[in-house]
Amino acid sequence: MGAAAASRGSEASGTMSETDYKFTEIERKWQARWRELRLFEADESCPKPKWYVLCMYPYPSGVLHMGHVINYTLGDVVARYKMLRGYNVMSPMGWDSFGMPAENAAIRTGVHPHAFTEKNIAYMRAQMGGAGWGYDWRREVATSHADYYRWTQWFFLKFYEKGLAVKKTAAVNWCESCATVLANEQVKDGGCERCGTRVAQKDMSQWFFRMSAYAERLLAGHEKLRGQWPDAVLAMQEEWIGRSEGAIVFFKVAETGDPLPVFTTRPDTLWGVTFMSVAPEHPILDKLLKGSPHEKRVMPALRELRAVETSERDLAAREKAGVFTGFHVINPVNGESVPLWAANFALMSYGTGAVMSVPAHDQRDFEFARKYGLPVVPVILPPEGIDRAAMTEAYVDPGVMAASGPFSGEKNIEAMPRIIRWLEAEGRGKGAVNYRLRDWTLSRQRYWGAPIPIIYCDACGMVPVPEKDLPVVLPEDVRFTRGGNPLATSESFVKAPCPRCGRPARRETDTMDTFVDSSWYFLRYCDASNHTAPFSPERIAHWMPVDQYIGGIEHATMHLIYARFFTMVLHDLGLVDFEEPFARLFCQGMVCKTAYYCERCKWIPEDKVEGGARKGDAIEGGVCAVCRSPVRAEMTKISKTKLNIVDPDAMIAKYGADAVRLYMLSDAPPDRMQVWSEDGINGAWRTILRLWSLATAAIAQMPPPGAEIPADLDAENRVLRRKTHQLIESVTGAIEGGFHFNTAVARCNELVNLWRAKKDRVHGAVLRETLETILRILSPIVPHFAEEIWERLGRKESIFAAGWPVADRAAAAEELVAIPIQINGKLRGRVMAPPDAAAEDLERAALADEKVRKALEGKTVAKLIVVPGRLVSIAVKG
RNA sequence: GCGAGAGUGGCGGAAUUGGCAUACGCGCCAGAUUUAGGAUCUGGUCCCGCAAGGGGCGGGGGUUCGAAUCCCCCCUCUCGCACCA
Repeated sequence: MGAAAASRGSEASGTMSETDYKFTEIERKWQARWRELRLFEADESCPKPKWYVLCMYPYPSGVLHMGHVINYTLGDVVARYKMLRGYNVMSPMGWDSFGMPAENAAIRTGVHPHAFTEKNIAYMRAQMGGAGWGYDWRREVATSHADYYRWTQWFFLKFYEKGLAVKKTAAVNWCESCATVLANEQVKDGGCERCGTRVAQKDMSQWFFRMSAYAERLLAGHEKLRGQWPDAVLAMQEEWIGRSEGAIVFFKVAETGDPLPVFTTRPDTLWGVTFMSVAPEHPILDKLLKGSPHEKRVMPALRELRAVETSERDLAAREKAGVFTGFHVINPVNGESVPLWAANFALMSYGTGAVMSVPAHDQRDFEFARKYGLPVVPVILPPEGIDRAAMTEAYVDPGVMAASGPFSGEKNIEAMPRIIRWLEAEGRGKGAVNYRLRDWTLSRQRYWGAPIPIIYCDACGMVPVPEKDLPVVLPEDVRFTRGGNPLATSESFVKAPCPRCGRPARRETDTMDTFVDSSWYFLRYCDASNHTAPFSPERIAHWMPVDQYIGGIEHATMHLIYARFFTMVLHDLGLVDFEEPFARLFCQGMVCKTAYYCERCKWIPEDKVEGGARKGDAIEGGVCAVCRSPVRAEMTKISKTKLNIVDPDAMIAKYGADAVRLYMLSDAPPDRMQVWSEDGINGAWRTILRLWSLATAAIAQMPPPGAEIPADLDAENRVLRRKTHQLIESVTGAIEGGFHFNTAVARCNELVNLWRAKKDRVHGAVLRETLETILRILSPIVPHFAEEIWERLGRKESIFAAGWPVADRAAAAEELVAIPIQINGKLRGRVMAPPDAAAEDLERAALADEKVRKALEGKTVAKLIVVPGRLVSIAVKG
């Protein structure tokens, strides 16, 4: 906890009266105690089954935000819950400490990224302790430390040896503001994932990991993950991988004979091809046009098409545009010659960069054909046929093939596989599977990342740095200025002897994408201080895979795909014996809060809203304090730009870590959006206070720990016991089935309410059992609070050594249940009966009920259903 | 456009998976207590109605003795992908 926060905390508790719960003191006490007890230090020697709980590690930005709070609170609660369930829990924490903010700060302030990062790490580590999150800090990693990135570089060399790290020239995404290239996965809505700057396409020579080679396996791995990962994440990855089946068909340029293969998912429409479209960047265009009579006419139009970046193409409402090249292609299925166009809707990055255009059966092609007056030839016909002149859109449904050579008259869907076999037999094409997934661009033109361990020698070419020379350490003699990679300014770094011939050579100055660092950090945690290898196989075998991974869904197609790919490669390298690193994944919801939008001043903080009426947690109909314009309230994700941030330290100082934790988990299931409200956290705080005074007042009337519960309890005490044991049953299910801690808290509240209503008449031993059960169930959520009362109850060991309560089935069994009686679906009465009462007895009792008799007067019973132990349902007529 | 998820009081949300709709909490109302506070305690709080009673889970239809839950159609919101050949 920060110094400022701590002082505010003691101030807050200082205002409470003597009997009040002094959370600052108590929370510090238990945080220190857990350290002494080494509660979170997990060792391989422990005989209990292992449970690896992992939260996505943070970038050390300098201060925790509410996104971290929900993520790490959930992780800590799960870790403590599993501990109570008897597992040897490993819950590590570390730092994704390479990356641009540190470098940008260096450019701005002159502070070296290393110093900046270390300071942030120290501060955030302390904040985490103050929040009550327990980690095995012996396993801490920071990806910017040479003893970590040394192995990141080592893995790069392994990938390089296997031909999976390659340097190639390709059109890559360039972010001007970040002055670096970005991977496909890091482009969102045509902009940079980090800063939002519009991304440009640039041809550059870059390092890639050949992730596309793993497309099929990444997809196949989903079978193992189904049910264990959120469906939404698997769906997003499936879309991202974008598998499609079809064929490659061997078209040729009519005039020159140049091959121009196309990928299509609709080989059944080959006979309807009326033109071909290629991407404006397609290399064949320059080859064909150079020196041709069409060059003068086509090149300017082509330049115009190329000038529009892919991203803008996406956004520009997609007006189809293109230019006829003057050339033609031969359709191999029927030898027809059709015109070759360059079109803006054809993407160089997908398939072969060429599209066979079938306007009758593809909406895009249809629009393009209509715009440029190209012919439309239907070859797949519905039963009623197609009136070519009346067509207003492409016909994309199944039908019967027409004018399609040997396949005329056949149903297109059924014919598809035979068409592909025919293409192969005739040498006119072949079956093919195409993926949208591209190779992972991992070069970054920035300083603060792991240097790519490659040296360029004029004599020997590209030479990998030998393993014994790792790590390639980031130099200190760099100038942090805008424009250009600071790493290139370091002479001591760039100049290096060629490892092969010893002559002067140049080092690669690109560093690796930070997603490379995060693709194996979960492995390093298993053996964090290993100096001779990234990890030992024994440690990995002990801890991996991660049993429960917890993080934000925004990484569905970034970190979570990269880490899976990376692990598969390590598997193929023989370094690990599993392919999927994360057995279970849970994605917590975003933390949202009301934000205010002024038409003139844009987003404004709540204290700049004047007038209006408080409606729940929002101010409706207020005006802006600055410009008097009306202000709109909106529930939205907590962010700096929307000025609705909440400072976790301030909340911990004001209400205590336990209240923050309780609030985060008691309001909604954790995978849903979490609404932050000051009233809500205050409610959580009061819940703690209420239980505190109830519990501390009751301690005096309790027998010592382990006291026997008398056999001859009266009805009231039996009820309290019954509810206690029913609580255990229902809560365990709610947690196991999706971390529904909110219902666990609700059930505990119910029991507390029941206890309070009976408190003067409850036997001391029953009271102890009830309170200890509640404490053990709540202890993962409010650990400091639970420990403190547990201790005051005379318990010597930590509550986390006490184990999860076990329900006593006999005590939980109901003696009498209220059986509802429905008449035509409406509740008409109840009868009390033992839970195992026979159907006939229930029927008799129901019909004898006075309200039921009244409702049945003058009517005929058509049907009578008795579900023993549940209800009686009567259908009547008349 | 495609894909995924969601829609229940003033609000966050429960509902043993087809069986008493609105648990628990917030807020609100009334009262108690109190050298006044974001404290505590008691009671009330889905809607209409004085009542008996009736109506209610985004809308409409269906299956069923019985539907928030299953099926069909529609509407709204959120997220992801988006000219993918």
